[in-house]
Amino acid sequence: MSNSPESPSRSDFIREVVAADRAAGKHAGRVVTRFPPEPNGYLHIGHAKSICLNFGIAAENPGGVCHLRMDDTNPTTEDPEYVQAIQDDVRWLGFDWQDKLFFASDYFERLYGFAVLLIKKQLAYVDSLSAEEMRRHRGTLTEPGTPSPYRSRSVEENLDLFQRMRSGEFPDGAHVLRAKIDMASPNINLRDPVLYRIRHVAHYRTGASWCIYPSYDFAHPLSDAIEGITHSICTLEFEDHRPLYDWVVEQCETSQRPQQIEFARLNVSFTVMSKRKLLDLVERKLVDGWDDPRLPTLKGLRRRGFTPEALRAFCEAIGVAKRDAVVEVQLLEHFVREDLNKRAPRVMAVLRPLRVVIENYPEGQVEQLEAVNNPEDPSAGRRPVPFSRTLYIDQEDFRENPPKQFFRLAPGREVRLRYAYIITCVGVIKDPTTGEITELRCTYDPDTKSGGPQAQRKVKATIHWVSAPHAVDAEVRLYDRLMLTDPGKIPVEDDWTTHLNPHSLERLSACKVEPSLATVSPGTRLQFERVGYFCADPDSAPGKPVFNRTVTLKDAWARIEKGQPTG
RNA sequence: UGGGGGAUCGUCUAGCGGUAGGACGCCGGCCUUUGGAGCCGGCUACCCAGGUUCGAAUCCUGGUCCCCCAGCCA
Repeated sequence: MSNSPESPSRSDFIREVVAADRAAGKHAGRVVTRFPPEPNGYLHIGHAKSICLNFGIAAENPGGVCHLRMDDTNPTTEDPEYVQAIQDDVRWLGFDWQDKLFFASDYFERLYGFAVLLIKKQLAYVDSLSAEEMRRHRGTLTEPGTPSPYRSRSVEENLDLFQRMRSGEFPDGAHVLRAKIDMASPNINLRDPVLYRIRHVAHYRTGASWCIYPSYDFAHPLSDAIEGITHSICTLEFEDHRPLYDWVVEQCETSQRPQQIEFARLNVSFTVMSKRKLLDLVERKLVDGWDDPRLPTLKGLRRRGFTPEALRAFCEAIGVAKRDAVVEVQLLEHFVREDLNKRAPRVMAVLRPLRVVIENYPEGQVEQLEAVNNPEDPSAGRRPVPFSRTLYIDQEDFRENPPKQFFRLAPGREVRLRYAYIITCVGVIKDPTTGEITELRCTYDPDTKSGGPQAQRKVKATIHWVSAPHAVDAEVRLYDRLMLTDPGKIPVEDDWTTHLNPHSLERLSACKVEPSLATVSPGTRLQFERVGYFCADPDSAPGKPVFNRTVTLKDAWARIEKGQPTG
């Protein structure tokens, strides 16, 4: 039995587990998920998959809820700026955690209590080995580890030492608290993992009240348990942490027993997805910030004009499975085009203007022609567009010596101006010194006006244009996303940024757009006829309109992959 | 090499013993007063080898390849 294309929501293995648990009455039939980012960077398209999954599963199950939890257990990398940005992005994507916003750092006291419990149960001990010594004791993939000489400290000594770790008696690295599990375990995560480390660093939320911080392996399962999470969905690399996750929850005797389920993280071809590398780009000022439209961050995608709807449709389409996968970046852009095609009003914009004079059109005359806002959506209405004797067309739409497949304007040829008349090119004016074409002389046929008697006359092409005296100057940025020249993995080298295609931004500032765009509200998505999808920059200063290109030109992909210019 | 996972069109994904389906992509055609829009058609897949079975992507056995793990990151 195959999924019909109309099937409302797909069924993946995680949803099957959740459904089975509900049917079996596990967790009293509740479904509680969580999205647990560490606030050490901005969210990107990869996080969108996890957000859609966790919030999606909660929404699909009656009474289901999804928590937003900041996994802020490492004070050295975290920042309130990121906490805010994460919330903005999740909301922008269209999800609501209601009052379920949590912070792992709020659990520090309880976590400490659990640690004391483990010590009392002789399941945790204070180790005083150096990091280097501890690494040596851990063994290797094939050799078992050897117990630390401090492994057999008494409960009293451990309790005393741990308390003094907390009170700040010891410098960073002097001691750690470790779980006492099995130094010979074939699973290295079980060779007495570190539960607490000393870090004399102020935490952005708890300030100086703590100088010991719980590790992920300790804090995460317990945070899940504290919040009553039923299904703790995470990525594949945590698969062999699961025995440890279960051990912590079991040994701490929590009333809730969450279940960890792993899925494959999202990779997008040619796209930089690691937070570390994105941070690198931002810090080295290779981009203008986390919201640079060339970045795959949610902020960057938003600024390019990607819609939350398109991103959600994409996440739905890629599915959830356990195999390593690299989704083609074209699939992402497909969903953006599909969405924007339905909703983006069409407007005329000339990126590289070429002046055209209609010789037989009366000097000083102006006509208001009627343009359709969106042929895909009649309810979008119509608008007037002024036509006059002097126009701009795009340089691309004229060739002095047209090649075989070129059907647009050329000397002696005719072409339709969208919503206006059929014109014929009768002359080409060049700069005498450079030989550059500076102006075209044309004539128009008054009977061929849109809706006029000869309106049905066939011409080979329709081009876009703007009236020169009415045109608005605009800045148009043709972005391509910051692409790697390698489809998936970046080779390990000194500087990974040498694998970036540097030709990802072109600003065109002589652009002329139709007068209706003199004022557009920030964030407005538009389709420039014959050119592509654009977004009025949400963050640009008022004044000259600034538009960011939303999706990359289809023909550009091949060049991007080769690291060639795409403009 | 120890442990944990994974292998289905070029890409992602469905399949749960009974005709391998969908989407992206690509190719071809049509249409159009924008198209990168729309319509029509086509393309290509079960990692390998055995076995069980009337019948195997699915079950069994043995291989192969890929990913993850030796942070006081998450």
